[in-house]
Order: sequence, then C-alpha cells, then structure tokens
Amino acid sequence: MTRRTKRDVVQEFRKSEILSAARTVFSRKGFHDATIDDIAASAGLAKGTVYLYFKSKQEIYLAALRDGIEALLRKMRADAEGPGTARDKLRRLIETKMAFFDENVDFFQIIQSELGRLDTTMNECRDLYFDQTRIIEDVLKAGIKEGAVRKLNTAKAAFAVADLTKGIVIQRTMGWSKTRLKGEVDFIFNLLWKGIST
Amino acid sequence: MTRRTKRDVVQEFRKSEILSAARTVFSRKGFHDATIDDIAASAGLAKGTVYLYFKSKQEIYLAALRDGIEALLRKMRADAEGPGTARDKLRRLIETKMAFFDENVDFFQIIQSELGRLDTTMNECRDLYFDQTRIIEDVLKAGIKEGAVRKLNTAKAAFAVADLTKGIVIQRTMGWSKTRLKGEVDFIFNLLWKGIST
Amino acid sequence: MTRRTKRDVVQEFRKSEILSAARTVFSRKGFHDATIDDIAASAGLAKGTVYLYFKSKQEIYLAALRDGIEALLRKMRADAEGPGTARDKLRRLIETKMAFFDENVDFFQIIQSELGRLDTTMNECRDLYFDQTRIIEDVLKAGIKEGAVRKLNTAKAAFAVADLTKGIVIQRTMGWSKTRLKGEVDFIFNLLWKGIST
Amino acid sequence: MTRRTKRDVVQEFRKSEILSAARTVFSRKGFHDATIDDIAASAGLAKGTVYLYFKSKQEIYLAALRDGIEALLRKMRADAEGPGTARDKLRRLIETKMAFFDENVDFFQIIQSELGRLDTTMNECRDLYFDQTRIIEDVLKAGIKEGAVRKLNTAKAAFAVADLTKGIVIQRTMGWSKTRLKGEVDFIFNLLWKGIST
DNA sequence: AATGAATGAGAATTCATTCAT
DNA sequence: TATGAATGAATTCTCATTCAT
Repeated sequence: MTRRTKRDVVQEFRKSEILSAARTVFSRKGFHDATIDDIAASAGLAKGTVYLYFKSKQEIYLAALRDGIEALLRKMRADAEGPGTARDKLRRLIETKMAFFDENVDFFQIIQSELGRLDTTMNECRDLYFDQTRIIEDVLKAGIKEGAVRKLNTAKAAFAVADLTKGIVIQRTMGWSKTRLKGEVDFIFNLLWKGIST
Repeated sequence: MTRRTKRDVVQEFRKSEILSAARTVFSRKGFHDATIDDIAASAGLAKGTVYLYFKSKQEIYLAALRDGIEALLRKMRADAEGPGTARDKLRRLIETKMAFFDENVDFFQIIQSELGRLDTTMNECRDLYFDQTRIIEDVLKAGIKEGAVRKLNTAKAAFAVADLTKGIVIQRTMGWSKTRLKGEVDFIFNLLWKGIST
Repeated sequence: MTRRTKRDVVQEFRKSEILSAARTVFSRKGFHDATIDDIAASAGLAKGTVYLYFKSKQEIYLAALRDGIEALLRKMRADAEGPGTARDKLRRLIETKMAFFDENVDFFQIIQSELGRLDTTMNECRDLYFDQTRIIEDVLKAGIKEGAVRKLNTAKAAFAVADLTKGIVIQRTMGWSKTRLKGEVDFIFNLLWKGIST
Repeated sequence: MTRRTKRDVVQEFRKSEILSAARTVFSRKGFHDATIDDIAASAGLAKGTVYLYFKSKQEIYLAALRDGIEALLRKMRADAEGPGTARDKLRRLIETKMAFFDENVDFFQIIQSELGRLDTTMNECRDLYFDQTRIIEDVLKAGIKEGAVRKLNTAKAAFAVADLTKGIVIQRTMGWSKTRLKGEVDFIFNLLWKGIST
C-alpha cells in the first residue's frame, strides 16, 4: 500500500488549487484567450510555478475537464444505483445534473465551449460524456422492464434526456432564467415523462 | 430609394465570398486557430485584400455567424407562417432546422463552439438566437388556442423544442449518428408531441 | 528553364542579408546566446521579418554554415583542378583556405564552436567537411603518382594538412598571430612538404 | 602553513564530485543544454546543494575545464622533464595527449566546443592552453641544441605539433577513426619528425 | 548542510494588422 | 483595388537562482 507522504498531500493540494483557478479563467476566457499568466495570477502563484505541477496549458485544461466530468459521473452513478423506481431515478438524475452545474457554472462553460472541437487529445473526455448517457439509458431500460416506460429507442431517448437537461443548464448559466431550480426540474421532467411513459 | 451602384454590388459579392471561405475555415479550425491567411487563401485572395472588406478578424467572424443565423431564421419564419396546424408547423420547424445544419455543418460548429462565451460583442448574435425560440413559442401558443397543445409554459417548452433539436444536430455533426434524418425527426417529434399535446 | 522573377531576386537578397547578419552574431555569441532579435536588429529588420525567410533559428544557423562551407569547397576545388604540379596545388590549397578564413573570420568561429556537437541535423555539414579532406587527398595521390610525394596513408595525411591549416587559422582568428599570411603559409607548407615528400 | 580542517576536506571532496558529474553532463549536452538539475541529479544531490559549492553554472563550467586542463598539463610536464632525447620526449608528449583525451573524451568535447568563444571569463583557460604549447616549444628548443631538430620557428612548430595531435583526437572523438592509438601516433610523429628534423 | 518549491527574466515563434507599391 | 512584405505585441515554456524549512 502506498502511503501518502506529507509532500504528496501538498502537491495534491497545489494541483487542485491551480485547477480551480484554471477552471475560473478558462470559463471566463475560453481556452485560447486564457493565458498561463492569468491562471497563475488567479492562483496567487508565479507563472513558472504552474509548470511545476502541469506540463502544459493543454494538460491543465484536460485535467480541469476530466476532474469535473468525473465528479458529475460519480454523482449520477450514485443516483442510478440508489433506491426507488425508474421514474424516481430519472428525476433524481436530472436534478443532480442541474444542481451540479448550478454549483459549477464555470466548469459547464468549459465543456460547452469546447465540445465542438474534440481533437484526439480530447477523446477521453468524449468517452466520459458518453458514459453519462449510458447511465441514463440503463435507467430507461429498467423503466421499460418495470412497465413504466413505453418501448422506445433507449439510446435516443437517453440523449433526449441529456439534451433537455443541458438546455436548461445553458439558460441558467447564461442568466436567462432565474427561477428556482425545482420549477425547472418539474417542468422538464413532466414533459419528458409524458413523452416516454406508457 | 438608394440605388445600388455597380461598386456596391461588387463589394457585396466579394464580402460574401470571403464570408463563405471564412465559414469553412472557422468551422474547421475554430476562431483562434484560423488565420487570416487561411481565409484569404481559401477565398483566393491576398491577405491584405481581406482587410479592404472587413476591419478585423472579429468582424469577419461575427458577420459569418450573423449571416448563418439569419438564413436559418428566414427559413423557420417561412415554416411558421406557412399553412397547416400547429402540429404540422412544429414538425416542419424541427425538420427545417435539422436539414439546415445537415447542410451547414461548418456553421453549426461555429455556433456551438462559441455560444458559450458570448461577450459583449456577441450580444447581437444572442438576440438572433432568441428569435428562434420566439418563433417556436408562437407556434406553441397557436397550438394551445387550437386546443391541440396542453396549457404549459410556452417559453420553457419552446426552449425544450430547440434544445432537443440541437441535441440531435450535435450527434449528427459529430458523426455519432448516421441514420436517415427522417428517423431522427420522427423520434424526437413523437417524444415532444406526447409531452406537450393535450 | 525557370526564370527568376524580380521577387525571387529580392527574396534571395533578403535571405543573404539575414544570413550575413546571422553569421556575425553567431560567431560573436555562439548558437545559444545569439537571439533572433540580435540577428534581426543586426540585419536592420524586425524580429518577425526574419521568420518570413527562415523557419527557425536552427534553419538560419544551418544555412549560414552550409553557405560558407560550400563557398570554401568551390574555391578549393578550383585550386585542385587548376594547373601545376601536386606540390603547387597543395600549396595553393593551403593558401586558399587560410585566405578564405582570414576574410570570413566569423564563419570560421561558427564552424569551430559547433563541430563538437554535430547532431543529426548537422550531418550534412559533416559531409561537407569530409569533402574538403577528400580534395586534399586527391592532390596527394596525384603527388604520389608524380613521384613527388612518398607513399603514405593519403587519408591520414590529408587530415594532417587540414588540421595544420586549421591550427594556423585558429591562431590568426584569435588574434594570437598577426604576421603576414604568406609567412604562415611558407612555414606550414615547408614543414608539411618535408614531412611528405620523397 | 594553513592546516586543512576536516571541513575543508569534505568541501573539496563534494566539489570534485560535482565537477566530475558536471564534466559528464556538459560533454554530453554542451553548456547550454546542460541544466543544473542534470548535474545535481548526476551527482546524487539536490539542485540547491550544488549552489552551496559553486556560485553559478558558469563557475562550475570553468572549474571543470580548469581541472581537466591542469591534469593534462601535469602529465605533459612530467613527460617533458623525464629522461631521453628531445625526439623521445616529443613522441611521448604526443602519446600522452592522445591517451589523455582517449580516456577523457567528454572533457575534450567541452574544450573543443567552447575554445572558439573565449570571452573574458574564459581567459584563464586560454592561458592554460598556451602553457601546453610552451611545454612543447621547450622540448623543440632542446632538440635544436641537441642538433636533432633543424633551426626553425619553435613557437610555430609547437603549435603545429599541438594542432596535428588535436586533429587526430577530433577524428577519434567523433568516431571517424577506430584504429589503434599507436598507429595514429606513429603516422603523425613520423610526418612531424621528417618535417622538423635536420 | 541539504533540500526542492517558488520565482521571473528571457527566448522562440506566431499572426493580426498596416502600408508602400 | 489588390497585394504581400514588414512589423511587433503577445504567448508558451524553460531554467538559473534564491530562500524558507
């Protein structure tokens, strides 16, 4: 078993500090307009220091993305594996995703602005993105077994769920919609459930 | 009435040629990685010439966006004002948008990658984006009057329609879904209509 | 036949201007301490302009080297193919080489300082270096046929000629020896000829 | 008489360890591409520790050079002061120098690549370099007294000896000549002796 | 003494923009 | 109008050196 030395802990801490700063800067300026200097300053460090923890701007970017996506996936998996009917789970998934982005607006902006240009280095992120729809799909399949969901193309339906949720997130992120989260979830879930239930 | 001189016509023509080239290049490389040289070469012009028609790279970019959005809006308005029930119109709107992006993949990529970071200069584009949902909303309102659509928050529902459509477009743009367009439209419209009809 | 347009001529001219400046700077500071800014300034250009003519610092460096070596080789070949006995030719080769470096001190410094680290990109330069000794060797072989030169390992002897000449060049380059060129040539040729003649 | 405290001894030892590591690294990468980290790692120390023993990278470099040159000079002086005729001594000097560099290839590479650019800080190294030719010159003068060497400019001749030897060393260092050391010495000494003997 | 984290000056390279032809 | 050579600001990344522990 590898014991984490004090140094490891500090390293880890610095890294997460930098990533946090990076997330803020990237979300505000996008990948290209964000400079390492921006990130360093935002983290209260000198430029060179950032390079002690990350090999390149790309690496910081990817790490920031990966971190966020993984955190979201963890939460969604917990929802899907939790108790309740498929209906309950579906609702919870939507809630979770929205709440997550409500609290991580900057992270969402990053995802949003770069999904369009997933070059090779970004592939792992795309995979993680797909994982998300797969979680939803599994819940839908369970719903069909339960008889609560009508027989439909679960893959397509899963995307629909993800897209609708994302749409709301965009509106909230952009500040176009300020209503309570619960109202949004109600509306969208209602629409969806009518659309997919038996 | 201002008569368009021959010069104006030529100007207009050159501009649209450059924009067309720009759209291709921007969609392939994104705003930052696209160089003026790329665009000029793609338009068969010298770098300096581009600056005779546009003040800056930004301006080209915005013009390219505006152009595309306006073309889409024109088509969607035509749909909304055409004949048929709200149901027919809604279906047609979805079809139109998907077909449009199917034929203008590059343009979609541009929108997609930059909508997340609408700084002040981009505001006019956001407005155009909103227009789109307003068109949908009007159709939904008509549907309610017809009694075909249940009473619901039409603004939110309009966004839902737009988001679902966009989701499909993304999948197609990324090459994740290769099926015939009609199948996609059927699926999504079906889901939606079940969700919003009385 | 490719006709050189005026543009080609200008291009060629600029390139040679930059190379000339580069040679001066490189010889004074060495590859690493020379900055592109130095070279540009020395050529009376802006930094960016240099990059219109050369892809990288490396490329400038290699071009400067190649240029010089080729010029020297051309002169030496002319000597070797000129009239006279092997003895005459050998003397002339030495004279030529020394005179060449007397006039191209900076170039010599470059060669001198980098022969030690011929990485892959430098290989062509090494080849050119070898060509030089081969020219000498051919003259020596002719000398043996004439009966003027004793039978010896011509390859090794050629290197000896080259090394002795280079040694003198170093002394002159460093300013350690200020005497007339002719005296140096006399001394060294005398020594050599005694060493290799029958 | 200053007594060397134990501390002094340790200091001296560490310094020489670092210099040894430095020599290896410098010869492999050259002055600029060698990093203090490289040297420290190669010496099994932390970067900061190196600075306890040397003020700067420059200083390490110079010390490494000086060390090597002094070692060579010591050996050559021993040769010159040893028994035998001038002829014997001259041969031995050549042998010694070649053997020394055969065993210290890395050190030779350093000298080779930097002698071309002796700026002020390097001056002391140049002096050491000159000492070498002076040793040879003294032997030549003795040879003249013995009547074995013809009357000639001993300074120039000494440089010739040094240059020829260096030439061979280069070829061996570069791996262009793999034959036994003795053969090389024979050839060059033979040539030289014919050139300078009465 | 020893460490290695932090610093920031410095260098290569790119490219939007200008301007003389 | 059209051109494309010239410019130089801006950016990423490296590494010698310092300094708190």
